[in-house]
Amino acid sequence: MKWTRFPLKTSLKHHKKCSFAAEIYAVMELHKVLEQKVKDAVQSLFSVELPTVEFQPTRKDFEGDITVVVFPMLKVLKGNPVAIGTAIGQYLEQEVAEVSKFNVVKGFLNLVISDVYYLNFFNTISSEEQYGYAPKDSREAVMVEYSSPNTNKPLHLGHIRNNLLGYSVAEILKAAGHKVYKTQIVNDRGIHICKSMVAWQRFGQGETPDSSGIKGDHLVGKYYVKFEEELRKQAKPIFQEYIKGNSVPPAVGSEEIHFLVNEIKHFEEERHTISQNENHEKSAADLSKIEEKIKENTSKINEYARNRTEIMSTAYSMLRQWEAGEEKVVDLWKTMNGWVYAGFDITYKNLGVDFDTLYYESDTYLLGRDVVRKGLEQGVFYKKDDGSVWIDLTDEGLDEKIVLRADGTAVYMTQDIGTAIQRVTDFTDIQGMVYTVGNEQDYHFKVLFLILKKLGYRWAEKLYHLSYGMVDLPSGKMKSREGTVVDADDLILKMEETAEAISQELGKLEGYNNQEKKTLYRTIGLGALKYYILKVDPKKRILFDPEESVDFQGNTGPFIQYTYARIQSILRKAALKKAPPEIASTLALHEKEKELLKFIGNFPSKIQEAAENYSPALIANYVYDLVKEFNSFYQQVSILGESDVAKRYFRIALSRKVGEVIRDGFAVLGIAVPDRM
RNA sequence: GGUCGCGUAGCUCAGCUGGAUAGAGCAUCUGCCUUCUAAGCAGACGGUCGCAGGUUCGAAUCCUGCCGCGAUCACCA
Repeated sequence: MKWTRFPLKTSLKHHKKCSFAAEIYAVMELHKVLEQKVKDAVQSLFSVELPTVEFQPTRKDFEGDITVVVFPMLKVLKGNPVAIGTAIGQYLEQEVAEVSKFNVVKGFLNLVISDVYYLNFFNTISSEEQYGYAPKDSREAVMVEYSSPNTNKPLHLGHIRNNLLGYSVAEILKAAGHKVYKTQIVNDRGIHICKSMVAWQRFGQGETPDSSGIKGDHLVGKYYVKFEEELRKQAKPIFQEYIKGNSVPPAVGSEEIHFLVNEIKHFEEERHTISQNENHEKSAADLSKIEEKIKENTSKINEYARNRTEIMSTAYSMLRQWEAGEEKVVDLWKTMNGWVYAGFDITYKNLGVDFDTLYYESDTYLLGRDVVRKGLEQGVFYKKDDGSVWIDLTDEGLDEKIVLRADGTAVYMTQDIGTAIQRVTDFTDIQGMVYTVGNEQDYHFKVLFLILKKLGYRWAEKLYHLSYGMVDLPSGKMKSREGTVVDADDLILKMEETAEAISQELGKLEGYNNQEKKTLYRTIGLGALKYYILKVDPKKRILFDPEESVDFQGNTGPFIQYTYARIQSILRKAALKKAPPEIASTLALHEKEKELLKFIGNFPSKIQEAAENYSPALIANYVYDLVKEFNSFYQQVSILGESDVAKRYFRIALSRKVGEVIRDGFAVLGIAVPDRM
């Protein structure tokens, strides 16, 4: 047996080294019971009616389980907070069975709740199968959209965050009682897939996933990169001509190019002047602004150059052929998309996410136009002179937004309007939708939801954009064009390998066969990754450093999984010992046991809270706190070694319940828990 | 420039529908493996909660202004 210390981390580079029924709401119910009692107390002591009572958990440094804040009462009740608190405390201690003691600190009335209350609570929930989850399908149906990838390249770390968030929120909503449909809209048409198709035709020499042994999505991605390489090659000379000020005929937009080039010259002069200037503080800020503008103009010019290349126009003509339904192109499109789907399926399976229904953009991109026409009649939209259709949202503090082009073709917004309506038509019980999409589309969804409301759809009131921040690398944004992406499949593999390395180092898996070990490494590796991503507030951007990266110690997935495994170990051993069939309600609770019961009591309301806030992070942090408390209990209190059978049995049962809450809490995060590790 | 989001310990984050002395993990340092798995436990160190005002019994939390970072302001998706 080794007692080695080593950093439990994974690194891409150095990884080798290293019930809804009232009684379930125990605590909530405690609030309710106490709230009425406190009101009664105030009524009988001061003849005043309290509108509300404010509770909070008692801080660790004071004795007590729940605290009544006296200050707010001062609005309806004049007097000294300490005196009022004391009077209420005395009343509660006398009149309320659950309150066994009290103390008052400043305006805080700390109440000690009797052990009997907690034991009774435990007895009511101990045998429940899925304590904390609301009854299945007891609340309205919701559709959750997530993933929605392009079909021209494999999934990357950004998609992983999207997938984990979307899946988890869907599971949380389910646990909170909603019926949930998980879906994605597969972005299977458009210029991006044509790029891969063109490059494959040109450079692929008939290569397939089978012939090359490359996973389908990666193979298609390879040709997307090839396309970009060729494009860059072709665009370079054109760009250089532009920047020199030469127009390359026939250059559509040559006036703008000319303008941009002149502006750059102007900026460069300005830069020169400023750098001569003495006032350094001010000039630094000015300089960076100028640099930014030069960069902006340069990239605009480059965009013109890219659109002037032969390979780009080939891609566009392919897109037109696809839209015209030309058989050869459509066949190739089907074939290559098929490769990508096969690849995605593997990644989704590895990630542990799934979908109930799929939408394809090739089916939906024409939707929405009829609705726009109807909305035009209703006066929601208006037509401009050129025939394009718009909505005016200036009253709402937003802009005007186009919803239909002059030629009658759909834009992104049109599709989304149409798709939303289509979904409600397909699944008539849907009362709301959640869109898991990055925060760069905040504005789009704000407008979309507003439009749907204006069109008068009732379900439009319950649309939610689950917006999340980017996953950035230390080098900046991930760009597939520049090849600076963290590939999803790679990352999953690296996480498994790290889990494997650590497991082997610790060597606790005697008796496991290779298959069992492999499954375990995946469980742990993915647990680390998923927890790492889900524990942070979705709104915040994540900085992912592939070289530093994901811990396996401390506030991590594996730490929590480890605690679960320990509990299972206890239960396996306990099965061999005789235990009494019932828990004595006269038991004196250990402080740690009481703390654990309080945590367990909060689980159902945590689920609800997480659902209301669409926040897996709340669950992650809750489970972490529970686990910390359990480990402290585990360290301080002997479970199997306890000689008093009643106590021992209770501790085993309590541990089992904690294990179940960990399991069910992690389940809504999409994280599995192992029996051993 | 307009709009939206973010800013808490050296680093990564909780706490934000106002409540007691602002909490964790990582990193650094101390202890604890002949007793239920040390991926653990106990402890030390570490903070002008971006800045300045305001609201009140009380502000990390609410309001206003400013600063910094990011996103967005396409007849792209």
